[in-house]
Amino acid sequence: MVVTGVPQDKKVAAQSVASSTLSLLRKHPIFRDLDSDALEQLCRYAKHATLKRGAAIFAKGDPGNSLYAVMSGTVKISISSADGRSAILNLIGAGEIFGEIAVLDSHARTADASANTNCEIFAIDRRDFLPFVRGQPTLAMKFIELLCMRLRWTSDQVEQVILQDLPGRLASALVRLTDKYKLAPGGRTIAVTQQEISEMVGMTRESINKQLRVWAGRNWVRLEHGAIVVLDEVPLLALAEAGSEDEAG
Amino acid sequence: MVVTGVPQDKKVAAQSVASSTLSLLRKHPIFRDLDSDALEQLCRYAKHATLKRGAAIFAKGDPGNSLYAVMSGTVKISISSADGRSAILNLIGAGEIFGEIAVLDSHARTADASANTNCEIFAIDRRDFLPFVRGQPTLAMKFIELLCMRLRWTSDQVEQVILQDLPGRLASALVRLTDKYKLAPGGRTIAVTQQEISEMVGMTRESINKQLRVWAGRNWVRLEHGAIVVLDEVPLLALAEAGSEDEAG
DNA sequence: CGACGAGTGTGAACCAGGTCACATCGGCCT
DNA sequence: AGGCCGATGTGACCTGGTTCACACTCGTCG
Repeated sequence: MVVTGVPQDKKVAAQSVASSTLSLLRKHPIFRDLDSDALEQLCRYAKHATLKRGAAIFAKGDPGNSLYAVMSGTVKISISSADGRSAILNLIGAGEIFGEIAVLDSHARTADASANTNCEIFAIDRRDFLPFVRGQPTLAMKFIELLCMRLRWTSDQVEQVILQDLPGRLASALVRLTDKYKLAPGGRTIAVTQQEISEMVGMTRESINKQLRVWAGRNWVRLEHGAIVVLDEVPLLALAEAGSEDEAG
Repeated sequence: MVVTGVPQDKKVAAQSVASSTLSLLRKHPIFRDLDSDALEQLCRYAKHATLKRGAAIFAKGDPGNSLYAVMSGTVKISISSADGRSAILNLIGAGEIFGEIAVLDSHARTADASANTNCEIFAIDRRDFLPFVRGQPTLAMKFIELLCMRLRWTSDQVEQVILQDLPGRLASALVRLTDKYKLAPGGRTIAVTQQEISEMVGMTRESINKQLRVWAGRNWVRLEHGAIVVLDEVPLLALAEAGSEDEAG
């Protein structure tokens, strides 16, 4: 539906944008092995955009015309049903790319994407990108690896959702998020609201809150406003591993 | 764990095996565009095996050393939890390939695979296969498409499981299966037990049975032993589309 | 043929998690 | 300093789906 898309009107110094794009690409695992010429060409394709929290980037069913990379902020990949319930499939942070599936196979988008916080992204058009990939076989192999990673993440989700109960799923989600937001060890703070977590694990905010409070009582986590601090990863890992486990303690 | 693997001891006329492998590969969307030389080389890599129903092919966590293709029968891709519950992620039929993820990214298998019926498969070792792919850029692009397809299938599953209730999920599963087992129109017979379906949608056999009976009463489906015949796809499609829907009828 | 095992059909009791309906808290904006 | 609004905390009730415990019906194999 509404593709807020990438506004073209930014007259910001093209030079600085291009160079920051370049340095982002250089750091990205997918692109960093490309030679400088190729990278610079890619940068010329990149269109830059700044989005306000909540802005739609694309919607499920849209034709997938662009590949995106996040420069700052986070982007939410989600789906929603007719009756308003929605589920978050993934959060994409700075330095990561998203929207690759529809670009690579030229079919419709499989989910919605929107700005989860204010953020800067850039977009590369499929018409520029696909020929570029075809000319760079090692890049194609990198994309194969990326897709495999995504597939692992997604089938992991299926596994969680089908086989685990609330504590197990919540623990898995927390572990996954601490891995992702990997910070200094000892005080891992995950900047996510309980509402968001509930949508990631597919359960209600209320249930999540109750479980989190239990764990807070055991000093496994500390709850802050808009964030969760994992104090003791060990029991959470145990819960996440077990197919579904008791809460005896 | 137990990798029944590909027994080497078959002394069956290598010639006929090789030629049937070749003709299978030629029909497969992934391989059919390769030139004859490449295909023949691939066939030389292929190791042939015959498996009895229930035989394990690989297990979650194993190193993924082979890519497989099914020549006849069906292979079940599933996961199971510590407490015995298990979920079927996919059924792979004749002409399809499986086990590509671990081969392509050289990590552990993400799920178990076993023979769902007696079947014939062949295996290609990663050490033969990966260099081969790297030398065939168009093949790499084909694999990108395959992985995208898998990703679509899998995230579809996540969506179903999180957003839909029993009728919705069951309807989706039936629709997906009729698409897959695509037969002559009008009397689509899906050769799956209710137990299997229940494991695909992540609910109990009992619940599935009750729902199916309701639909049988409305002549949407007919139940047979070890099979379900879809008589009227329309209402099922409607249920599958809706995020989750009432059963008023 | 007869019996055994896999698949199917069904009801009663139970329970994890959802729903609803609030109270509270913190941060920010004016 | 006051007023929102988004986020958190919590209880009472409801319910879809599980669990358990069966009877039944096919096929098929000795």
